[in-house]
Amino acid sequence: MEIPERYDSKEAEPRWQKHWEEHGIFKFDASDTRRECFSVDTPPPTISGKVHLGHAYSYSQQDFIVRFQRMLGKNIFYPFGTDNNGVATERLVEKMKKVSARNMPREAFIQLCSETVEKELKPEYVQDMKRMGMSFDFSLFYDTIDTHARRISQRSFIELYKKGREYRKDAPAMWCPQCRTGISQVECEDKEVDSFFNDIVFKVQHKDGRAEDVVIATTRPELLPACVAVMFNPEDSRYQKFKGMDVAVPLFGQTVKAIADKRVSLEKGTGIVMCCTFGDQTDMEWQKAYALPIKTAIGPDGKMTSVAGKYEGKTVHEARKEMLAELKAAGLLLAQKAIKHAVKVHERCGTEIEILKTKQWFIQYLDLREEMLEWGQKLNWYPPHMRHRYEHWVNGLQWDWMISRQRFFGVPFPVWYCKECEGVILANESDLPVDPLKHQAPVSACPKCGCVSFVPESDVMDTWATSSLTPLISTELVKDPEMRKKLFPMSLRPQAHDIITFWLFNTVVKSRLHFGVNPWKDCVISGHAQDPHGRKMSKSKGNVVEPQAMIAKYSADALRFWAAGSRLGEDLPFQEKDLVTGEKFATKLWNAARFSFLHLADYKDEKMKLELVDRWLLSKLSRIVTDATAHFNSYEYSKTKSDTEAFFWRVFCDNYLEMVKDRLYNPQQRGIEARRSAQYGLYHALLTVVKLMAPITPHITEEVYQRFYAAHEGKKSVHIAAWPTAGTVDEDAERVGDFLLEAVEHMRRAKSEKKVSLKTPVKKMFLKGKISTEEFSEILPELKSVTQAGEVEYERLPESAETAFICDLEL
RNA sequence: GGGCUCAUAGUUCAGCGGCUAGAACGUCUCCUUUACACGGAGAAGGUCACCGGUUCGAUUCCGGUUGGGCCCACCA
Repeated sequence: MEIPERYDSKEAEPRWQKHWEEHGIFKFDASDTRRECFSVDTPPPTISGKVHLGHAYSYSQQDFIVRFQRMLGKNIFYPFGTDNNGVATERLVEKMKKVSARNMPREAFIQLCSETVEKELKPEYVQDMKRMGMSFDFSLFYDTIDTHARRISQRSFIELYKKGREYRKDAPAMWCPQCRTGISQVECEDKEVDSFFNDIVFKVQHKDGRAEDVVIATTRPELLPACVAVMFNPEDSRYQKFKGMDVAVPLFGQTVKAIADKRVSLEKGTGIVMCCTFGDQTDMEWQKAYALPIKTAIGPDGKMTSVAGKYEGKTVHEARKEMLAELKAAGLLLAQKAIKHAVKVHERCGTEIEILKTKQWFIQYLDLREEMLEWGQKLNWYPPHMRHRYEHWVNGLQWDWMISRQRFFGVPFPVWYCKECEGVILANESDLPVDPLKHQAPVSACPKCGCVSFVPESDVMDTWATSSLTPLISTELVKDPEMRKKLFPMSLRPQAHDIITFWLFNTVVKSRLHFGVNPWKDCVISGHAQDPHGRKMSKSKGNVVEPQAMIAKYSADALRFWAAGSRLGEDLPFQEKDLVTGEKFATKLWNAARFSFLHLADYKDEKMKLELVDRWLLSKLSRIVTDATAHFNSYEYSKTKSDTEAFFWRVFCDNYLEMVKDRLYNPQQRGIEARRSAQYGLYHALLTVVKLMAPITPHITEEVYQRFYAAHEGKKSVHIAAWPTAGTVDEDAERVGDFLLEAVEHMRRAKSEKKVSLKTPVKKMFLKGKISTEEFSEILPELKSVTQAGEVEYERLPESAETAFICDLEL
């Protein structure tokens, strides 16, 4: 058998990827309703250019699991989706094409986004995924903005509306005055700014008509016209006397109540604070808790409204400056203290966000907190502690789920409003997907008031409103309803820990609201790839590593081998040197295979009585198979990898191969049966190692499998070969074989200390141990050939002896 | 501020109520040996973060402290 000396991963990996694709190795069989299915709710990545190392890390980990399940013989449903819905794509396209969504026709911008995604971003991204060796069935493909996903997303909206779970109302929401849209938390970032604490005098009005000054510190004096209350901590002895009193706001003169609330810090500022609608999150909570009026001083364009009186039309900064001047002139500005503090800005444009009352759509779920906790408990979490993050999030929920955005490239709400009564008119389900801006409402007159003109909803849904439907979007790619029942609820949700509160939580909520069941049985939470110092990789820090470059320099197998090196859920710092280990593993496997195949050319798979050393090896291997299978079943791929690697390197290569050489090379002395027994051990041990490692390093294992085993085993790929089953554990063989190993190691140490070659013959060897003389005779030929010993003497020690191994050597 | 998590060799990680605490990479010494020098054999390298507790015995279990990381909240 001609086998090249070197394994060239750069040539081999793309070749096998092509082979898998051409032979449909990863294809889901939609017609096979008898086989057990394993359905995976794949995370659809946002395509913002290339695959990131963080993706390579966590996607590799889910691929280990899927490949293992495939080898168990299951019908694997492993679709691939992308999430190009929403502001992330808009931002990228604006940057790439140097356009601004606000300055071009809506339709043209949407078109540009679609085309850029389809023609420029997606092909490269998919190629990256394939190059990593991902075993997706790429024929099961979706995008959260495609027609299929839009239809399902709109259908979900309509169903939840009909269930009474959705409402539209004026509510405070974060708003970017620059981009003029409501935005979500994920779209904000903190920015350190220089500012001032301004000590401003308010007047407390006592019952007897007396007025008392109270000093309130604020960084945002322009919100004085929006002040609706002043707050202090109930524990604060300085202000308790003011409780329930009226307070006059300077410059604008409105009278507000003084309210005690424990959310006020005793230390910050002067300990008494103004509540404005709305300066921050706490203001929203207070407004709601005390049913305070809402006074909107800042408009959607970032300018002061008529509430600000003569300041109307001025910008926030102009108004701030002018009000401070006026306060100072009136002697109401006591002091200004320079501070640095963090403000929330829109990550896209750096504009400070405002909280404005706008009309938004919400999914009502705050009433379901107890149920949410139960749903979380019914999921199988791997690792289990990840459930705490879900629970922590649920316990901290303050608001219903806001799903509308004033953006463009998203799924439209399938809704029109009656011009007269503002009644909601829903699209017909059979017409989905619709765009109300382009399509007519499905009724000719409002069913409530008979009005015949309608206003289309121009908002789009937030991306999470759609991506929380991936179990539906993916399983509905399958047409057969019987098969769909086998796929949903899905077997597995793999994802990283940072989006438990977003994607995982939202998906559970939607599935429960629609179907009353959890969307999956198990969820596997992976960690993050970090930079070499254990910090998060991010473009702004400039510490991002591109997996494509690493694959080109090393191999996909090397990258995957690295990704298999940490415990499930743990973050792993990336150091380039760690990729060398995976490369070395592939080389070692290649060379071990070359040796094995050289001696297996005449191999026949027949049952026979095995020699002790072979039984020793296969018994050790049986233990590895048992453990590896158990670990993989609980998604602990890293343990499978480390156990298998240790067995392969330490036991199989370093020792077993040395022990069988004499029998393989010299059948004339050792006998043909002895050689055949060694062949049996070689064949099965190597094949088992190849299979155990196949999910982790799919390319080198495929190469080895195809070079020899495919012809014997009759499978088109190792990845659809049967996962190994454990053989018998032979404790006697292990005991005797371990004694042999101890003797060999003793000899090696002695030769190394004497700084001589391992080939140097041993003149005499005196051994004492607890194995029987018959047992010793079974390992004597191996002992002699491996150690190059001439004369060997053995003495059996009594069971009561303190040591079980004594060895003297004469070199 | 809250939640979770981690702390073991120079580095990245395993591990375990009791052996001499392991692996890989790195360092040093030796060995061309018929699968592999992209290799092999061997060595050096650890107060298992710190302080208490439980225990015959703790690196391991419990409590606390310190430090790192991620997420969430706050930021008048």
